[in-house]
Amino acid sequence: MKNPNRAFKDTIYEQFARIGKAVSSPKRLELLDLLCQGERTVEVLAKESAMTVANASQHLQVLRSARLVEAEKEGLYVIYRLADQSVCDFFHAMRVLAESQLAEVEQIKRRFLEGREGMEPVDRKALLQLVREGAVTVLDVRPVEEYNAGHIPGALSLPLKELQLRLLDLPRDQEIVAYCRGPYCVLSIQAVEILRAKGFQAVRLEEGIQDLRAMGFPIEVNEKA
Amino acid sequence: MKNPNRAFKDTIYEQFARIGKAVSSPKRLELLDLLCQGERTVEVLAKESAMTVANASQHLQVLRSARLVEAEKEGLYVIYRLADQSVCDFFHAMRVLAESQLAEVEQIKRRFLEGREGMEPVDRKALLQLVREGAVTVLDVRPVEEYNAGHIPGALSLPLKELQLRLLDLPRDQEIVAYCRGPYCVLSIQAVEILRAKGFQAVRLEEGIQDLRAMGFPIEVNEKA
DNA sequence: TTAGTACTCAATTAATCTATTGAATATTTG
DNA sequence: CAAATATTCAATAGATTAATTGAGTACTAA
Repeated sequence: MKNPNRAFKDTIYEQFARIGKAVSSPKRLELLDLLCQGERTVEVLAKESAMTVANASQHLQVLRSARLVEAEKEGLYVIYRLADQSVCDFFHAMRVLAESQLAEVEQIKRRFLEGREGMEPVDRKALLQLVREGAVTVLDVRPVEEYNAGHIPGALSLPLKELQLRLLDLPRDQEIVAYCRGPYCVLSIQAVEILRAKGFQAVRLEEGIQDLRAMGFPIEVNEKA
Repeated sequence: MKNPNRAFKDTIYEQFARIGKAVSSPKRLELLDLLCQGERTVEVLAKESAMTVANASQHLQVLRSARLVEAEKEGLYVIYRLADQSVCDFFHAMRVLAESQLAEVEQIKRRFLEGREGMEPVDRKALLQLVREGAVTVLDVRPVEEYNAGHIPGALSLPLKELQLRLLDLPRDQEIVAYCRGPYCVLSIQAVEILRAKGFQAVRLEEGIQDLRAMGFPIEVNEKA
């Protein structure tokens, strides 16, 4: 009961802690969240997470040494992706745990949405049912690559950047539901603000693709060309 | 797209990282693992994880400030328990992720079991079926409190410490399956060694209660007196 | 009240981690 | 081959963390 058993436990828990250490930095969590939406180059990841490239690269290597992400060199770029779908599930579980245990998360979210009236998702279940039935126009406002990596069946891909230019494609007689990467992504918030300003009936779906997948929602994938 | 959104994301991911930081230390993970088996006092936790009481206390407070565990003062003792069952699920998910992504975990386990022949669980599925059917004698070799907090239906509680004294209670004509806290707990290994030395037919079930629960196995609980 | 027990707090040291900077490497393009 | 681009590496300073020690608090029982 003394020495070899203790050494065994110590080394085992040390291995588990590798995962823990990898997800103990806010920036690395942001990178993981982004990678859950699809693979990316270092440069893109750095830009989206507001880091210098060198800093992003280092964080990515920490994630890689914990075997949470993989890197592949493709020409001039290094493309990072999750090592496995289970990493995304794990990140999701962590997010859910944080939301359920840390009241601060709710507070921060509420404070951010303050003033943007009606941005809280109204009657989420009914909305999801409408989305499921196709009774509303569903708008995926993420970049096209992410749409291709997985989206709500029947959703229209309309990246936020192009929204202003393609307003004519959208119906004025039907409600529009915009979604993006999840509750902490602001793309859909901005989309809804724009749409409302232009007189559309628009609401935000707080859930992202990963949430919907976890909820058993079917996801459509476009294979690469 | 610049300032308020960035600040929002930074604060949100910082909250998520609180969970990550809490599970980034081997010792804290060991504490969590123990607490998944049931509540305990600081002193007991310190002893079981081979730490000084002061050190254990500090780690527990880190876990508490991340809202993963709760403390309650009861007379002279402070009793710690998981804040929620979902914490145990999260820890389990993390363990599974580590096992699937980190080849080192398998290696360490194999090296430890080396020389203890036949200790690897033979034909696990068949064994689980036998356990389910009650066709074998199932032995819970953890301390009684943990048995009470949850055990395999029909299992006999026989803490390792008492094993030598109660050998006569065990059948010689039926196979004995011993289990404990899981694959990284050594109680069942020691139990099987003792039983085999005494001529019993004994095998080890690698899964612990938390694994079985996650697999949908029914768990029996004894309410406190 | 006193002594003893269980736990927490505060202060220290050593170790580790983060972000930043500038240089180095590898690949593509002209 | 030279220039440009994407990424990584190495070195640094500042911040955070872990383990240890000894003192302090809270409760119990004699």
